[in-house]
Amino acid sequence: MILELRHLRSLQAIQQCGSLARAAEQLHLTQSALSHQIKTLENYYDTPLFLRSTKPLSLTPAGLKLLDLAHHVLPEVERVDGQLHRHAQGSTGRLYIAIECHACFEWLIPVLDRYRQHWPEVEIDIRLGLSFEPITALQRGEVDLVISSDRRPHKSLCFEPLFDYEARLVLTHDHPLAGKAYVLPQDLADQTLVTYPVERKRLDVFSRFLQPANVEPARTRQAELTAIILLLVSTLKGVAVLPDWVLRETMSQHRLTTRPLGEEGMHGTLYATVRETERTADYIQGFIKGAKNRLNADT
Amino acid sequence: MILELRHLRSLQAIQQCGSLARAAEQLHLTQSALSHQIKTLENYYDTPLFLRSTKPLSLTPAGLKLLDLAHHVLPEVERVDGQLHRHAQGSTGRLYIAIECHACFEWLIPVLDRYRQHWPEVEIDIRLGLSFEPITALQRGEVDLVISSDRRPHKSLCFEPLFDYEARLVLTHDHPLAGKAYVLPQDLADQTLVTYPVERKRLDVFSRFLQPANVEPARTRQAELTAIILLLVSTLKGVAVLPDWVLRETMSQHRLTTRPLGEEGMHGTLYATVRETERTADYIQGFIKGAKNRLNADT
DNA sequence: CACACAAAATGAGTAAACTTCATGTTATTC
DNA sequence: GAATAACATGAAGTTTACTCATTTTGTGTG
Repeated sequence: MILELRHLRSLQAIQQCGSLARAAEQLHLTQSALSHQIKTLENYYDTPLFLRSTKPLSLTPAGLKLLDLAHHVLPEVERVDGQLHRHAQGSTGRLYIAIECHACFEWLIPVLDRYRQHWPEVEIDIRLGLSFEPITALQRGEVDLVISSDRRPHKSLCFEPLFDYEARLVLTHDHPLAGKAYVLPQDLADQTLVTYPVERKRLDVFSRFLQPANVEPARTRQAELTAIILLLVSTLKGVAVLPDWVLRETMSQHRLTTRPLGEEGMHGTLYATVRETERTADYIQGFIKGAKNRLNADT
Repeated sequence: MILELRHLRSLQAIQQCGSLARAAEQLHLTQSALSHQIKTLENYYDTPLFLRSTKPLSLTPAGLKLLDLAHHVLPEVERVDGQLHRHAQGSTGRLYIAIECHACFEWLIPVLDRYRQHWPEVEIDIRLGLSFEPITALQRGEVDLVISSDRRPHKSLCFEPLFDYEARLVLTHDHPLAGKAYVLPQDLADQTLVTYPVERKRLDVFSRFLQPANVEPARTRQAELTAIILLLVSTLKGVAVLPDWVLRETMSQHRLTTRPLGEEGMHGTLYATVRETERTADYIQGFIKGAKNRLNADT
C-alpha cells in the first residue's frame, strides 16, 4: 500500500482545478512533480486515474473512487490536525480528573461549570473509584489531573497546591461535644462516626487522628453524598469529619456546628497533580487557577 | 500539514503492540525508523504522543486523538485500495450505461438482472436523455458504456458489435398494409406513425427510410414505453417501427404482426462502445458477452 | 545500590522518494 | 499545418525517510 494522504490531496486539487498545471500551482508543486506522482499511483493500481484528452480533464471511475475517499477522509484529517495544533498551544485538550475525596465534589462541580464556559473545547470527565492508585492512572495517561491532599513526589509528575483546608468535626448545636472548644480522639470513642464509603487509610480522620491515638469510635456509618452525611449527623446525633469548604451555607440549614480536631486543628493542603509535560498547557493552568479562586466562582 | 497515512499506520501498530520495537517489526521497519518518525510528529505538533515510561506504553490524549483518526480513516482507505486493485483486474468497477434507443430496455433489463448476479460488486446505472452526445459523455467519463446502432469511430474508444437486428413495421393483423409482403416509404404517407419521443434524426425510420424518399407520415404520435406504443398501434390502427427483438411474446397478445421496411428489410447492428482503457476489463467483457447471449438470458 | 537487561533515543551515513529543470510528445485551435 | 497549451519523460539535485551502530533511559534483581 503506497497510498498516502498526499495523493488524495493532489487528486482533490486536480479535480478542483481541472488541469494538472493549475492543480500543481495550488499545491505549491511543479506540474512535473504532480505528473510523476499521479503516474506512480496509476502504475500501482495499473489503471488510469483521469482522462487527459478532455478539456476540463475528468476522472476515470477509479479516480472518482479515490476522490470520493479524499472527500471523506481529508476533512476529518484536517479537523484532527487543527485540534492537535491548538492542543499544543494549550487552548484545547482532554481533562480527565481523578478525585480521591468525595467531598471535593462540593467545590469541584461549580468550578467545572465555570471552567467549561471559558474552555468549551476541552473534554472533561471525572473519574471516581479507580481500580488502582490515581497517581498510577495519571502516569498511564488514563486521567490527566489528580486532586488529592497527599503529596508523594514522583518524577514526570508535578504538584500544584490549590488551597489549604481544615478538617473539622461536624455535630449538632445540642450535641454534648458542642460544649468543648476542640475535640480529642478519645472524645469520639463513644460516638457514631459518619464517613464516605472508602478505605480507612484514605480517611484523614482515621489515619491522622484516631489511629495514632489508638481510638475506635463506638459505631460508624457510611454515605456517598455529603448532604446525606449531614442529614445522618442531624438525625442520628452522630459526628462526621469534613473539610471546612463543605460547611458553609448548608451548616445553618441543618442546625449544625463544627469544632477543630485537636487543639491546633487538623490542617491539610489540596494539590492538583498533573504530568510534567502538560503542566504549562493553558487549559490545565486555567483549571488550576479556577480551583484556587473557587470562592469567587460561586458568585 | 505533514501528517500522512504512514503515521497513522505506525500509531495503530504501536498501540496494538505496546512497544516501539514490536510495532517496528510488524511494520517491517527498524525500531529506529519508528522512533524518528514519531519524533517528527511530536515536534510538528509540539506535544508527546505517548508515554515512554509505562510498561505497555500508553498514548497521551493527543496520541489518542490520532489513533482515533486512524481507526476511522484506515479501514476506509484499505477498502478503497483493495477495490482499486480488483478494479484493475476487472472484477469490479463502475458500469454506467447510456442508451440511445428506448427500445433497448426490452433486452437490457433482463440482461442486467442476470449480469448483477455474476458481478455483484459492479456499480450499475442507466443514463437516458443526456444533455450531450453519449459518445462525448463516454469520453468525459460520465458514462462507461454506450449502446447505439451507429458507429462513428473515435480514437481512445472502441466498438464491440452486440448483435444484428431488423427494424420492422408493426401493425395489426387487419391493417390494410398487412396484405403486403413488405412496405415502401410512400405506403406510410397516409398513416399514423407512433414513435419514441426523440429527435427525428435519431429515429431510423426517418433517417434511413422516410426522409431519403422524402415522405412524411399523415400523423405522428409519441410514447415513452414500448408497451404503450404497441397499445396505440392497436387502438389507433396506426403503425410503428421497432427492432425485431421487441416483437416476440407481446406480439400475439396485441394481435399484431410485422412487415419488412423495403424489399430487403432495414437491417442494423447494435454496438457497445467503451473506452479503450477499459475494454479488456472482465466486468466490461462480462456485460458484452451477456448482451450477445441475451436470447439465452430469458430462460 | 550497583548490576544487568530491555527498550527507546540519538547520530551519522545511505538509500529512496520527491522535486526541479529541460525537453519531448500530444491534442487542440485558427 | 503551424502555433499554442497541456501533459509526459528523463536526468540531476534535494529533501526525506530509513538503517546501523551506539548511547541513554528505565526496570527489575541480587
